[in-house]
Amino acid sequence: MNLKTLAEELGLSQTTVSRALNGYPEVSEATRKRVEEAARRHNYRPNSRAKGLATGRAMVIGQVIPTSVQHEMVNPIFGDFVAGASRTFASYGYDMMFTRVPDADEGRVYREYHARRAVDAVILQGPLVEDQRIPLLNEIGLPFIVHGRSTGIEEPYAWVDVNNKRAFAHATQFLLDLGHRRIALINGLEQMDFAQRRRAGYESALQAAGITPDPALMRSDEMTEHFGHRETRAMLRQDDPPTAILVSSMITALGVRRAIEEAGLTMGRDVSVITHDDDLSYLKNGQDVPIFTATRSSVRKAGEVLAECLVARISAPDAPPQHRMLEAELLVGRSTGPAPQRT
Amino acid sequence: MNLKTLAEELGLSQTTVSRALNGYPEVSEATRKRVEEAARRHNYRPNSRAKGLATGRAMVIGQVIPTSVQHEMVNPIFGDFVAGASRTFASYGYDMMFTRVPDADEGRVYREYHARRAVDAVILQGPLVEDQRIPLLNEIGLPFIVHGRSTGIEEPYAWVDVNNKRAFAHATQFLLDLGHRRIALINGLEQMDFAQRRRAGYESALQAAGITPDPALMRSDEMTEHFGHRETRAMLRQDDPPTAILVSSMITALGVRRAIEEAGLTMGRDVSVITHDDDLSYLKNGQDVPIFTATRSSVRKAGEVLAECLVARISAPDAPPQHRMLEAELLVGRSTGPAPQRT
DNA sequence: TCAAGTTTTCAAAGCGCTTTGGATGGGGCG
DNA sequence: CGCCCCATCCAAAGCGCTTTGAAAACTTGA
Repeated sequence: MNLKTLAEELGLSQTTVSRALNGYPEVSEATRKRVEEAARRHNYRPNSRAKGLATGRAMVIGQVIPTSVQHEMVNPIFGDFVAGASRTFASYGYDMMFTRVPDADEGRVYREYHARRAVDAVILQGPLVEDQRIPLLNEIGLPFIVHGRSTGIEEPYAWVDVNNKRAFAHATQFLLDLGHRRIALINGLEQMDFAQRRRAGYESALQAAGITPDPALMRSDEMTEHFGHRETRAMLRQDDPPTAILVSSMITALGVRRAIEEAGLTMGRDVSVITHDDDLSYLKNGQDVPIFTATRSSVRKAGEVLAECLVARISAPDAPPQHRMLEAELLVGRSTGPAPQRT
Repeated sequence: MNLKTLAEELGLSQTTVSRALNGYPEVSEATRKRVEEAARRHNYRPNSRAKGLATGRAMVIGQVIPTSVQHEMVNPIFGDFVAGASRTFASYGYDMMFTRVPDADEGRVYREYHARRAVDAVILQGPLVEDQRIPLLNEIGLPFIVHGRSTGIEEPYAWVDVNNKRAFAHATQFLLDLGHRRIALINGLEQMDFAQRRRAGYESALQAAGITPDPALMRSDEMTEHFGHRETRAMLRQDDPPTAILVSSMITALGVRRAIEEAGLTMGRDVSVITHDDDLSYLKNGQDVPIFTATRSSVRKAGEVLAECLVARISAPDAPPQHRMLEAELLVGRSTGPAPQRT
């Protein structure tokens, strides 16, 4: 069923039927009702591509699947983020489209997206420090929004980000208040912008308390369970081991906990742990009482907010790029406690 | 830059340029070279929607984001699966499109996909027992392939699945060989087809060994870390606790391990654990030696295979639906050992 | 009753591509 | 030399929609 046959069946012109369906005023209420009824009866939906061709809008948002720089690791937040964004986009009639390519080809994909007019805008995930994709997208002229920010990029761009610095400063302060002085940081890869900001928050809180950050207590790598386990084990064997650990992801925190327990210690008593928690649907931080004390910020929510911003950006491309800062809440669970007394 | 201007610039007709670019034979090699060179110089790419409209093919694969029935949980395998599938699809020129809707609306989405001609085919994730989406898609006439299978659906459909039954029978047999007799199963939701098959494998191996499956040792729910922890703790407190546990997901297995260690027991010595491992990129089962003994089957690989099958299906829609069975390998790690002697 | 104004409807162009059904020109062959 | 054939290339139709500019139908007021 297409417009033409629908119009013929109704004894109307395509023009009128199209207008009736798209809510234009120059069609009487009576015929609009009649048209809508017929459209429903035949389960008519305008052909996406024909509509897109005629309107010049794809009604599609593009996204390159975020894989980590080193091991092609798919970012575990991907699913939940998309779930959040997709709902909002759907409510505006947008579909989401994905492509996965080796990192080096990402620019090519954007150029192609634009040349093919395949998407109206794109979402940029996992920004690095001085991420060159941002100037590239600005140059291409493809509307976009960044999930995160990029330190060192001066030109304007739209973004939605969690206040990572404040969250980690807050978490560090919380540990300091509990009397901890040896606080470790198990962070994501240093080139990731969020990792920089979290470290900045951590260091600034330490320094404000008169503590010089100790490089021996700071680790960064791909945020796997194994990484958390490996580094925690190593640090607990040091001469002056940490009494508290700040972790950048729940998955890594699971490894941290494992190493703590393997060492015969108790999390929350011998070693305190605070993790960042993206509130992933399949990795809930406990049911009632949270297991981990955490800086929590729902990545699904971030997806919703970001989608909202991007839709606004598409409809007003010449307005200055907007941004939204999301605050993480500090959720006190059972993984933190007063610093143990030195023996 | 579009076909028309490109053709004008070359002093050729649109026909010739189009044919040159699409590899048709009725154009001389000389002009083809000239056209290709010009296209490259102008970074010309045919407009997706115009091309789709003209050819009648969308070159897009649709997928409804799999969320669990109960808590809107996004399936953690989603990211890796898509990463695998996307690569293959991209090599054939297909894009992937996603929509997330409440479960009840999934049928509506498929009808709409088809009516709008938005996609050429869809991927069905997380099939249930007697999954009604299969007859629905067959009725609509939208080509599709199932990631998994659906017991009780007699009509033909294409699928790619892991041999879950054999994998779990194998794992159970391995535990039996180690002398275990009290073997528990911590499984996914019963309505999921894969959960049924895994249980069937588990039960058949037990029965072959003359053991009657004990309902007190079988649990099923959403596969979260919390679930693994909760049920393991409960079972270990039973009168006749299991000496081995079969788990349906790595994430759940992390919870199982936590409960074992909390109980003051050692995994692999006091309680053996075998988990199914989808080989998720962010949840590696150890680096060198696997932590968990596991039935491993890469879901990313499954995505690649499935994409290949779906592309074949699209190009030969009238051929009988094909399927591919993937075998999981049993990977022996440190989480299994001989059954402890009864005291 | 008729001109002017207002609604309502329509024909046709256009979006950018593919593809059908020629047209054109050069080469081979008798 | 004339004919046919093949290799090239092209004009135009068509994919299904939106939208412009105009026509038809209906109201209104004098």
